[in-house]
Amino acid sequence: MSSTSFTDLLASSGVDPYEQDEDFLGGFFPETTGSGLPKFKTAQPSPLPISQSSRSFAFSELLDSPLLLSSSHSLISPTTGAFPFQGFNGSDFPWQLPSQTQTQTPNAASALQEETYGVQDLQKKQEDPVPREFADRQVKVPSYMVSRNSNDGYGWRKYGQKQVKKSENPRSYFKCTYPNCVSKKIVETTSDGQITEIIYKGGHNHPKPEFTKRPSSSSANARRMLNPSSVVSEQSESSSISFDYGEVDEEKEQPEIKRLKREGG
DNA sequence: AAGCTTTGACCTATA
DNA sequence: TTATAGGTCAAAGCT
Repeated sequence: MSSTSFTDLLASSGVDPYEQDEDFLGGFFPETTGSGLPKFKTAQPSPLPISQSSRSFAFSELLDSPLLLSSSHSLISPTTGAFPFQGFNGSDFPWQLPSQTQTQTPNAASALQEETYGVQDLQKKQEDPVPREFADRQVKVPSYMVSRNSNDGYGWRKYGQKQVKKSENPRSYFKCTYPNCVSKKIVETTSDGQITEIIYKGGHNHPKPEFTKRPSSSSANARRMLNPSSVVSEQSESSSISFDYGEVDEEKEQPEIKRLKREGG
């Protein structure tokens, strides 16, 4: 997407962001490798000329889109020339940097560690003397993209909620309901239900369920899906969803990134 | 009855 | 070593 905005891509692709929410931005994580564990460590979204809101977003969501995948080749840092996104299996992504070594993770916990995505609020970026290399990781998205994340196609079970000091908004903690899947996500919402941040941790070790359109078995969740307003109302502002860059150069890391890395391992 | 959310308590890492 | 913050657990209740 070197010359086309994300919204343009959406429009040109015929993708209706509201009707294809499960398919377009779906908490994407790589297919499993031979060991059953995906290889997906870092990601560096390129800046999207979309929103002026100081938010970021989950690159994983973009990756779930074939549209974005096809255009992700341009997601190389204009400053470093590097694309810190490692292929799932060291080969799935042709743009993988050869210098980035892959290590097969023997267990799900390790997978979680290696696949910790994180969130950086762009406001922090603006407050801190963040080098461009890191600022490049901020991607702004329209509000509808964020809305989609409440329904990313995977089954999530909420296992906790916490009011954290760093944010005035509560965080909700979700686990993937798929057996043996270690994927988690943390959703930060405003008091009126607007998602302001989504953090994905760990990758799904399974394909996206086909029944996720309307999982009747999970009544509560299904109701939320059917009534998105209960989770995410029409948002006048973009919200942030972004990554935890598991392997960002130390000198470029911000405290939050470090914290998330610690969480990952 | 199964699976979900809620929510206070508990655990752990960090300063 | 201790206080604090963030993340997770698990019982209870709901759909």
